[in-house]
Amino acid sequence: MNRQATNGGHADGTVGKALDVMDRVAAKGRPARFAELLAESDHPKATLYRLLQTLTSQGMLIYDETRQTYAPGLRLVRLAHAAWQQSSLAPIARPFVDALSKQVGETIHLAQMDQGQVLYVDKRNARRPVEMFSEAGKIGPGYCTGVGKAMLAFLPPDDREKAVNMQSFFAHTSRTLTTPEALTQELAAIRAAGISFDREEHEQGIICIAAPILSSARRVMGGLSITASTQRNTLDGLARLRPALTETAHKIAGAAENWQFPD
Amino acid sequence: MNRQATNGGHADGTVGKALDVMDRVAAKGRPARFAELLAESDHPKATLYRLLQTLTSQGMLIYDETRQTYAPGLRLVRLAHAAWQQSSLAPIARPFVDALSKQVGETIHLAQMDQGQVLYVDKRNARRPVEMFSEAGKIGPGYCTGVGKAMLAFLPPDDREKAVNMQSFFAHTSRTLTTPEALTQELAAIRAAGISFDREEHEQGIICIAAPILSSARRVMGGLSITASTQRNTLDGLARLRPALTETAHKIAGAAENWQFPD
DNA sequence: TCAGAGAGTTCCACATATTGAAACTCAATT
DNA sequence: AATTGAGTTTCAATATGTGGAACTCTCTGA
Repeated sequence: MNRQATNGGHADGTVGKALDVMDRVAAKGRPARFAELLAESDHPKATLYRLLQTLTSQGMLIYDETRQTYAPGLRLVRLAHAAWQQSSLAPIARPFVDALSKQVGETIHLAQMDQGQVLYVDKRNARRPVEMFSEAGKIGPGYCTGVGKAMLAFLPPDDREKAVNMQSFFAHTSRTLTTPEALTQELAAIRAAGISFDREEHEQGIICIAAPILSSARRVMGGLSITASTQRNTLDGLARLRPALTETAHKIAGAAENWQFPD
Repeated sequence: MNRQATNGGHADGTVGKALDVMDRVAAKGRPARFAELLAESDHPKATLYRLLQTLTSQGMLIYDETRQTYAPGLRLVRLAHAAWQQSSLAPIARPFVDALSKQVGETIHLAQMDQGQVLYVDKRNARRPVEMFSEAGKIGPGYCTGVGKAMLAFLPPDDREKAVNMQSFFAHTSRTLTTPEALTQELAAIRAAGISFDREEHEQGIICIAAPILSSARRVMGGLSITASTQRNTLDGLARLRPALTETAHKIAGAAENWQFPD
């Protein structure tokens, strides 16, 4: 057997299998029955059964006896709190994101790359107060969002190619880029421009301008975007926010690089 | 070997051990070195090493090569999003919590029990906008918080006793209850009153009134609290909010029981 | 009322993944 | 050059996990 180095694919060891199952349950988006999971899984009945039992006994899953369904457990929420605090840009970026939010008055997203997808780690909404986990922790596609493209564009060539091929292209709107070639070309343009736009590629009527957050060594640390609806703003209007956006991105990068956990 | 039935203690199987390690890393609250973890762990060097490798390759941990430290990984944030949405009361309770927040204008906490501790799943802050994960996902002690005591009080006797003995009593303030006996007595009083108070037991100057969220079968689903500082309010003042608090708790319970995931 | 189907659970001989003492590498000290 | 300590690798022993098959329920329909 081989042992995956950087993950991306799946399953090394029992732990890997168990976590695969976790992912599957989480991905369902609602409590799942044993049979459902069995159908999608390539594990034999008994194996899957035992994995579910183990995960449940560990609090990683919650089993609803009356409905006979499995759902992700609260232990995850606990663990994620630590992850968000320690490993995401959000805590460090907060003051800068706050400031940007106040300044531009539009919706702000702070995101990081996770397995070729966009993982939103923080958000400021123009109107309603922050929407907790329902936004932080949410994932989005890499190929048709502003932050996604901004981050992909500045990945090292190999990683970028790998990530591009990991995308599962779907035409959310008529403007969505739906081929690796189109995306690759767009990414080159973004690299040249230093900034990316979402021209209603993900959702009709939603546009955004996004910038990568790059370390001094030009490593992609995350992405930052300003989103608006076509009713309230235009691409040109967003383009005018570019200085504020990139400046904030730089500040975040600087803060993140200098950050050391207090001894 | 035995196989733990309901968790609470630890480690069944390899998966259990791996998750133990996860917990340890998360608990450190900052990136941890191998040696640190080794010192605290009762696994031999090589074993711990492999577990860390597996977890890292799975994205459950992030390894910082230059500093040689492990931290919880972003994969957790993703999984937790699903957990929070599906298994916590927060999404269902949101409208009610919003309404209560608007009505009373003080800080609101929505919490659930997790391994004898209080896990905050949502929060509304009177002044500043919500503080994201830094609050949702945070854990607190069960024996000296309003929500903690409210939930403990209404647990079935056996579970309650177990939970009481799971508390690691520490005198945060001069008013903290520091013995199982004192707590048990307080819980009886709370059960009689139907409501609990935190009389600066956890933090000097912070008081709160809390109610359990009970299913129609009287199972504890969670807890809801209104918090204030002694500068802004008094216990009597909070006591006047009791109707609003309990009514909201009832509404949440009702909504949660009727909730079905759409087919 | 009873056969049949489907979901969930248990069993156990077998195979593999996990174990951990010990040996090793690679700095940083002394 | 010798020493120490952190981190990494090896490998035989074996504890753990595997999965086909058999079993138990609980429905469903004749």
